[in-house]
Amino acid sequence: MCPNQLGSTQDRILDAAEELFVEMGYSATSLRAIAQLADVNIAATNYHFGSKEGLLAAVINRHVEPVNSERLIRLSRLEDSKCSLTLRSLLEAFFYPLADTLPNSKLPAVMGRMLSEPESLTRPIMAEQFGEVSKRFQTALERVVPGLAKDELNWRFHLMIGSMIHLLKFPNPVMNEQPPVAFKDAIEHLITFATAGLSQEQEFLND
Amino acid sequence: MCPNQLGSTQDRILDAAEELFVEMGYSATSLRAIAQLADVNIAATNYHFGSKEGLLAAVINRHVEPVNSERLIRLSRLEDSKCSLTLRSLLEAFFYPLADTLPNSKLPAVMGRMLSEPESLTRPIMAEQFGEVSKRFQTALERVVPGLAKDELNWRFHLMIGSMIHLLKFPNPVMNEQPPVAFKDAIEHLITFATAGLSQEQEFLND
DNA sequence: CATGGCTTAAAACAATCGTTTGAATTATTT
DNA sequence: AAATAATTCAAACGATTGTTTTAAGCCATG
Repeated sequence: MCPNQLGSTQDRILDAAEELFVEMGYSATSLRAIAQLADVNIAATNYHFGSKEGLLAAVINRHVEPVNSERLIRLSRLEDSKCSLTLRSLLEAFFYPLADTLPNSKLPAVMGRMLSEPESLTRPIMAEQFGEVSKRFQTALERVVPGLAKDELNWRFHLMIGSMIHLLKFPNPVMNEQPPVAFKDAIEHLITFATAGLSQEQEFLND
Repeated sequence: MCPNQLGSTQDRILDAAEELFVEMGYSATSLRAIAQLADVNIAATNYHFGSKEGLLAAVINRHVEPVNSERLIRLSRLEDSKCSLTLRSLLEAFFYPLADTLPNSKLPAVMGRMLSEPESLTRPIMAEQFGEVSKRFQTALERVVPGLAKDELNWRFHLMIGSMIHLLKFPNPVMNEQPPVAFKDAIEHLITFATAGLSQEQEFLND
């Protein structure tokens, strides 16, 4: 509604950009709309971020970097611990950092939208951010679900990521529910759901 | 590569549109690029579909309508059958219609991209198409998973839809895998994964 | 052949796009 | 205070956007 006047110019641009990106998508959002919402000059975006794509990368990285750092920290902590690694603790290390932000954080919506943009747009940015994380967690997963063929594990991990992305975009299972659920609750359900899906015995597949 | 010259003007436009929508997204695709790929005049799109949004709706409905019709047919068949309804058979009625198309169908990619577009764009189109399907399947689900609280069921259904959308966009669990997996195989894994997640006892949630 | 309705054609519409320029302003350093 | 760097500004750049217009082509039925 009223323009955001707090914070530095760069932060105001980032805040406005992520708000409009979430609502309309990257391509449908104009730099002029961002500049107007942020109450900055139209040239400020290119000055501070080089291009619209540079702004997109900044919007993504501002949220992804701390989350993925925290993921790696928690994974290392788990691996160094004397307790044996469990599937649930591994999934917690992967998912809790998504919820460990301010309660009204825009992180879920931003990441959900960014992970829904066409690959051609976000591929280079995401590849750099998620390379180490997905590699280390996938090998840890193999250790914790030993009875599973490797490509079967790949399938289930793939499906779990789908649930995660969907939850980022829609934290409420019932649309437009009021009040909106806390994102931590959503993550709890995701972990429960994924634990069941991932740990299922391979031969025992029919109901 | 070379422009599509087969079929009517409308079909050529639809084919070109869905190809570009999948690759670049709706907003980043121009009507001129569509017209060029379809080898039709720039004015043909507005003549046949009224507007770019009308074209979007046509692209969506061409795939969604037959899938959702088939879903309802299969559900009715299940409900009329003497055999007792099982979770797996219900999920099969829901998911198999996605895979029951030509093996090289663009349906998964198109639906995956459309379900990833910003809601503000597709909401009115999708709401009309999915209203009856989601209602009838959700009530059927309640009968088949009787031990589950209703909002717990909503959560798990929600997470399953996320896995489905992700699979539509990326049928291969490992990116760029060659040859690409048959979409039927992907659906099998989805059903297995979702059956485990949905049928899990409510109290027994820790690993 | 002529008529009328559907379809295609080229061209232009106003609007908006991302980006750049160069001067004005502010902040920082010497 | 003077000089240098960093930032903001209004204005414009050329290109592209979805859409409309108007005329030409097509192809059936009279």
